[in-house]
Amino acid sequence: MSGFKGQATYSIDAKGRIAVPAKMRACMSTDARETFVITRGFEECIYAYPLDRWRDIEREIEGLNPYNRQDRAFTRRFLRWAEEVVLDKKGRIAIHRPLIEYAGINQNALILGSQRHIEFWDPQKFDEYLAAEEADYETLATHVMGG
Amino acid sequence: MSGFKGQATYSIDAKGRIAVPAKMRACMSTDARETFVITRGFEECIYAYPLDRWRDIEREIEGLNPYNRQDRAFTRRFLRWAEEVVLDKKGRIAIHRPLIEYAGINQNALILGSQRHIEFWDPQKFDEYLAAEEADYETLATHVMGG
DNA sequence: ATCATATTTCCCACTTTTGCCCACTTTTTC
DNA sequence: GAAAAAGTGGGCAAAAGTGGGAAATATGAT
Repeated sequence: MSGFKGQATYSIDAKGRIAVPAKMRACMSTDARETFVITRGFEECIYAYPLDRWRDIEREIEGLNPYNRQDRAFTRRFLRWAEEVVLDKKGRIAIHRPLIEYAGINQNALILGSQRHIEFWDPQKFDEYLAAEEADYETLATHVMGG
Repeated sequence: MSGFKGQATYSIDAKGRIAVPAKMRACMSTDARETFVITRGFEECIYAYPLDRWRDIEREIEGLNPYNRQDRAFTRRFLRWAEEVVLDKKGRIAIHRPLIEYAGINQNALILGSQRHIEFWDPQKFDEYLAAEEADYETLATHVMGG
């Protein structure tokens, strides 16, 4: 089974439901195909992990020391936004308001396959992100290569 | 069965009752789903352990050295405030005044799933806690999770 | 001991949210 | 071009969350 890839632009309905593209669902192991864990991603988007992948991440969290202050802080920040969601019969997940608002999504979402997880973006925000990255790249290139 | 995660903001009523979010109740083993042990947590919040998790904690405490001053202090602090509470028919627990006052909660509580236990916070206090943590999330993530 | 006050416990009622199901349109596949 | 699958939207029942009343139990003062 290969990683997630490709993109799609789907609509989010009034109940916060959005379909997981069939081609991405096909990438998941059959026994973990029902459930995702969604959470805040880096750069103002939503990450969705298939349940088996999430278990790997959880195992890393379990390795932390609950009596260590920094470990506690990370655990709290990390788990706070995570939420299990089950696909409905049409292959959709329901995303709660706080996450949708975090990602700034309304009406439509850009869905990206990104190897081990799927990302949901506001299309405009993603464009801006790309533009910003591009600018950074040029600055970097000038600095490093320009002399 | 996976660990606790996610968050919710629920109200505490005049009787000190607060609901345990259904999604968190669903994470518990069916036979331990009735009873929690609540106690003071780190950073001025309330910890709630499902009964089976609490037994693990007890085993850890039994492993401490009663001739070590710090171990004694920890044991006293931990056990002093610990209390068994049973869920009512609507999935709520009643928290006693001293604990509620320790956490500074009134009206609303922020409920966090944190792997092996659930935490109850005063929402404002939690914000202040996050703000007070020196490192930002990305730094923390890199540091704790090893890049 | 008795009464008054305060908790606690066990109900029930109400509102909001969620979960489940069905119907329709569009796209893909053969 | 027909059939199947994918994507979209909405209705309805069940569950979750909130609040409060009355009986039972405890607490404390007279």
